[in-house]
Amino acid sequence: MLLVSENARQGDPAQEQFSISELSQEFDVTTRAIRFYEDEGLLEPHRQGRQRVYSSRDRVRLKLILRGKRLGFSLSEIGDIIDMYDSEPGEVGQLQYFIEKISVRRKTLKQQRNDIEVTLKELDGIEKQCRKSMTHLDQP
Amino acid sequence: MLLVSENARQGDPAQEQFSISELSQEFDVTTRAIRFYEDEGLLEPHRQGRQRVYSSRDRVRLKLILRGKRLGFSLSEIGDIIDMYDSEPGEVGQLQYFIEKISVRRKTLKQQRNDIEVTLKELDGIEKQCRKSMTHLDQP
DNA sequence: ATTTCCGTTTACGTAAACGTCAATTAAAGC
DNA sequence: GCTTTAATTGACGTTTACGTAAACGGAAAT
Repeated sequence: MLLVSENARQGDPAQEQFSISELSQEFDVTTRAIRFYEDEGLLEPHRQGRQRVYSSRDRVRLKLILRGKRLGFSLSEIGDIIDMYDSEPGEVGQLQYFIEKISVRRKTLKQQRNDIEVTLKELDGIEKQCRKSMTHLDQP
Repeated sequence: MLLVSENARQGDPAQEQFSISELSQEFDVTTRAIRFYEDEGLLEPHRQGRQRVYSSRDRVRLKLILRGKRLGFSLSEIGDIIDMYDSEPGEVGQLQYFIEKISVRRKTLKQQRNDIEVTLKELDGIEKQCRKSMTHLDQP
């Protein structure tokens, strides 16, 4: 009998397996949400009987989903994005279409990045005003 | 009679006035949305009789609302943010609270900015792969 | 005068993204 | 064997952010 840590689902690191609750805890999302992402076609884990078994590829996809959410994209947009990541397109037309999509996505992201820079600077200004007001109130 | 451009609501640039449809067109949002933001307490334009009249301050607030939306914030979050911009807090406690809020907001924004950088780089990689595949398909 | 355009109000509808609850099933521990 | 415990499925509920339609009010153009 070999000594393995915690469970026997390791070995080839590319073949790690995860339960829904493990992923739920690691990424701090509810299992309900994870199943919902599956309903929406964003994940399709294997099954051992009825139980879902997630591969490390599934885990990466979940990571991408959550990052997309933090950036304010809808699940269907996220679906499009993820499909860009790991699909193996055969035709040139597909690739052209891909590149256009990438360009659109890039524009949105740059807009967001700009919005963030502006907002961060404004926050600096507001904070300075706050601190100024506070010292005034401290020493009247 | 003076020559004024378009309408007589100009002069002191800080006292410009706007109709709901002007703002709707300028920022490409529906009037319904603008009224909704008012229902949610994010805007409170003056009235001439029953009609809404927006000041340049209202216009700025609308701008902030839309920027917040692009960054994926909910309207209530946006409300909090905007209130930070133009409220005149009196007490030190308020200011402390403010600064904490600013710090939280800053963290979120920096997380988003990081997400964006990562995503942009990944897009670069995907696009390169695409272009590579295309040339391969071009010259078999 | 009446059509035409805004604008307003009220109300109902809806899509997205889950939350919540109930009923099962399966696996694990004692 | 029995009881927790974890996971599944299904159904319904909820919140957010508006869309859409109806019905009315005033002002302007013809």
